[in-house]
Amino acid sequence: MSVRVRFAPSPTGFLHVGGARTALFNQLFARSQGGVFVLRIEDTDTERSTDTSTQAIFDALRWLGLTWDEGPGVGGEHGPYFQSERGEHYLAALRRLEAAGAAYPAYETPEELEAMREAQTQRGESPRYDGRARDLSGAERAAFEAAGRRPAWRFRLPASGETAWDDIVRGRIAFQNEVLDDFVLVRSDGLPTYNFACVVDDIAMRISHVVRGDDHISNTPRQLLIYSALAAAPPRFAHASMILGPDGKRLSKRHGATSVEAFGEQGIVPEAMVNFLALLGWALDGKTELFTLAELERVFTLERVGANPAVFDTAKLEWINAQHLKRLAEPDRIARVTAFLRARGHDLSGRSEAWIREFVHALGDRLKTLADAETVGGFALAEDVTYEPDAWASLLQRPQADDKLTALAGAIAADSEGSLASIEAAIRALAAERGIKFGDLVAPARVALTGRSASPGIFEVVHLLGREQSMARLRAAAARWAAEAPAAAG
RNA sequence: GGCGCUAUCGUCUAGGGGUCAGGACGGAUGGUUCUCAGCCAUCAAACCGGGGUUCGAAUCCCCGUAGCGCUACCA
Repeated sequence: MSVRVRFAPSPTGFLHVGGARTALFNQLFARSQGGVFVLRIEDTDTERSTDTSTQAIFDALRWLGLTWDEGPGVGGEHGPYFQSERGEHYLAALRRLEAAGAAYPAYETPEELEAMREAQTQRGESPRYDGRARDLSGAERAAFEAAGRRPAWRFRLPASGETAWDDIVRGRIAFQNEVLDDFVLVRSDGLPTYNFACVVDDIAMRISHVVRGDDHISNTPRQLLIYSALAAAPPRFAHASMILGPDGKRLSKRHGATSVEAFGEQGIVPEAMVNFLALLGWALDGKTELFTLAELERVFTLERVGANPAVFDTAKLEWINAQHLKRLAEPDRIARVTAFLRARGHDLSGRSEAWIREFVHALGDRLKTLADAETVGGFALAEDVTYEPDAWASLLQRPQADDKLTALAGAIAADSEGSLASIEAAIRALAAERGIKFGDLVAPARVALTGRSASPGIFEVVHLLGREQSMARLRAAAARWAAEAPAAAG
């Protein structure tokens, strides 16, 4: 049997990390099995579905590097891939169910249903549809129709028995049919509900495995019952666990960024996001941590997907991000950093290619995220230095800092070559000549030049800034030190 | 309330009737370097609780507890 899986988001918002992981697992499973990955948009909720969301989901999927074999934009034999365009399939399936006696029209209004549930709750019963419309006579139906009521179509649930399946990640799961009720298949406005549309489409699209979050476990028996009523063979199911926030609650906006695109804006690269997501609920051997998408597509198996919920750990994401950043080839790394900085509003147009290359090189392994390029490299991106209060305070503590800074400015002025090597030579020579420790000369210079007490190597800093800019910053800091230091000392 | 899922270091996890319960992130300490980052080394840190089965249970079974999910004419 050929493997066909699908990711079926509803376009009611941005692609959430949980959805992204579900999409990823589907693609990984499909590719590892030489199967087909289908994308289907479940937009049967016309109230909440928007084109903006649909577009955002496509964008997020593409950003992650995920590619579907069938679906919007690429077509396929089993389209259309928007549920809103598949109305006739649902109606046809409903007719079959009706003919088989497995579906019946129910005319209750939302208010009546609400009243029914309330009464049940009062009596201490669990709220569920009581089947009052199960056996309406033709006359009763006609009366409702005459009164202008449109029916919702409900599924006639088997009175007893159990519905079970062998879940790939959890083993056997069984539900007693009696805990279920006659759920709605098609709403009174003619649109199918999720459980119904999902099954009809999964059958039509020849889906062999349903890989999704465990919040769908309790939908599964209903869906299985529909498969059976439609005389269709059900797919295998694999329910991955939820992704939780650091507080153990289901991950939501309250936890900060949860849309995939927000992570991109924070400087996470898609390779890292994919890697991290894969590790949330799946492990190859408990040892290997770093994977590319291509590697994952080779080694992924559903059997190794874990059943326990996983907490989304930003620190680990950033570590993985740093690892991927380190592994990027230099031109790629440069492209990512510059693209990020431009998106953040930095104008790099006046910079030479060589300067940019050196800038990125100087950033080195200091980037956990691309956003760090802005903080670590900020000194070179703006015309003026901004002193961090703590850094400036520490500079004020240093004896004769103005003297050292002025001397350094002089040494840099005298270095006509201005290369990385000559800068190093000049600074080392000055330290030796003054009899001061190299570090004691560099520390104040670092603050004066970058405004911070941590920065890339000092020679790179000077070189990146250029002679004029370096001298200006050194002298300005010296002057300010001279003006403020005595007061600080007193 | 009902139903369901889950339970190994703070976090992601490996393992699974007899192990020093392994790795990674994060944390701490030391080394290297002009700072930071990186790199290297070292350390602390876990089998939810109670019963049972067994020579032996973290592992199998039962019960409990906790967390989460579902309980819509949302998906």
